[in-house]
Amino acid sequence: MSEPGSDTREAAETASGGTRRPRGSDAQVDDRSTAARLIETAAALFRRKGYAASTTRELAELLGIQKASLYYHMSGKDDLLVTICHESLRRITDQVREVAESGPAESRLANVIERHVVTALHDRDMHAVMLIELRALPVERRTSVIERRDQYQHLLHELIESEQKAGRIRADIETKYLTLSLLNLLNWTIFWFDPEGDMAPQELGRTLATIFVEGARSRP
Amino acid sequence: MSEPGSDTREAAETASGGTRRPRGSDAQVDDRSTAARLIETAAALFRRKGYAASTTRELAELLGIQKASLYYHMSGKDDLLVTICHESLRRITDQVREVAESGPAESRLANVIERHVVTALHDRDMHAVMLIELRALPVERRTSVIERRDQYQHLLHELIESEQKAGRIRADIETKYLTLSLLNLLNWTIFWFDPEGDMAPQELGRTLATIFVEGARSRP
DNA sequence: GTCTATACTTCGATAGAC
DNA sequence: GTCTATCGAAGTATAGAC
Repeated sequence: MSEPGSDTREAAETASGGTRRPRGSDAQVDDRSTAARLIETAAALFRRKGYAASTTRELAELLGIQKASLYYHMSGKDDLLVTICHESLRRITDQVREVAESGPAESRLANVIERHVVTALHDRDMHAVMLIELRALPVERRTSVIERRDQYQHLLHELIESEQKAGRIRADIETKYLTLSLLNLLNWTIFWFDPEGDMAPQELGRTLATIFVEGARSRP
Repeated sequence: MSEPGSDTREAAETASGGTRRPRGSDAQVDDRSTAARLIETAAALFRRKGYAASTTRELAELLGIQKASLYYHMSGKDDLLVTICHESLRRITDQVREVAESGPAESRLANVIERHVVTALHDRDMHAVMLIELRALPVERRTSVIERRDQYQHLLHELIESEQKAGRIRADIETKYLTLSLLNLLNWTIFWFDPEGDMAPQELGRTLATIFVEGARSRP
């Protein structure tokens, strides 16, 4: 399995001109260029404080530059948010589509759920901001993000529908509500998942897949 | 079943002194006193725009008063948020505990899920704000809310654990993760539920209970 | 219980030098 | 690509009259 999003990170590094600031002994510091760190830093800040409560001042400080310098890399604060949303949706769509179209049909749904969880948690900050901060966007800029989000959800809807037709998923609940239930099960995870905790993303993905497909009831 | 929260609304009305402003033909307007409308109006605003992006100006406008007049009813903006969080948790805890302690043990979990959904959607704005805007609270004021939230979640944890011991819920997944999965299934609902839609809260509650307990798999 | 007026702070963004 | 300096707008909250 290719690591989700690693391509983009490298692309940003290359595109930025690769300005590196050697720092001697301080090995902990992220020495990638400002352009390369901007989106990730903004996503982490937005997730922690919320978009509206995050200030360009704090973002600049986290990046180690003056706030005026931010505007060389972005056109405005909401530009960052749009970029985060689109990038997050691009990544998860790519990743999930990959497994949705391969392997034995019987295991596709479980594989999709697992891949979704792994990808969403790999891009945790970006993904959370995309899910929660959409309302902070001016309406004009919101629609393009909503379109891509609906497009992704449509992918899940289609998969569940085909599973219903194949008789593997119950047909007594509308596809729409099965899809929404699955999204419930997946999306709230970003609020509590702890990377330092005792369950790895992949294992959590399998657990959620089990609960969605088989339920919580004990069986002989 | 008693209607969740209706008691509080009446209490607020009474406590405010019951100032009523007759308005002639305009029957659509909420003519309860400012004090009675404040929390609900604030919750609706906070949910739509987010706490940080909501201004006292807009809140005052929605209430039909000047922004300075708000401070007769509250000590500050974050005072409103604390009140909303506590009230929302008080209501759902009361409602859910009621069904968690009555009726046949076999149907308690499903009843709890249904009651949770009905209550959370009845108090939709307050409940959503409580779930999402906690991070907007100054840390000192956050802890008391977190305590009550954890207390509520503990109630669900205990119920699931007892169901596991009774052999009705699978024991091969830790109680902790079964509880978190259930909270996933419940909490994200506030992001998409449409009161004008084709599924009533109670029916949705039963559907989510079915998916959690039985899963999505079709069975003979 | 609501008003007008305003104090004080912080925000996003720009101008222009280096 | 980053800096210093600053602008204008918008925020929360308070003072004091009615």
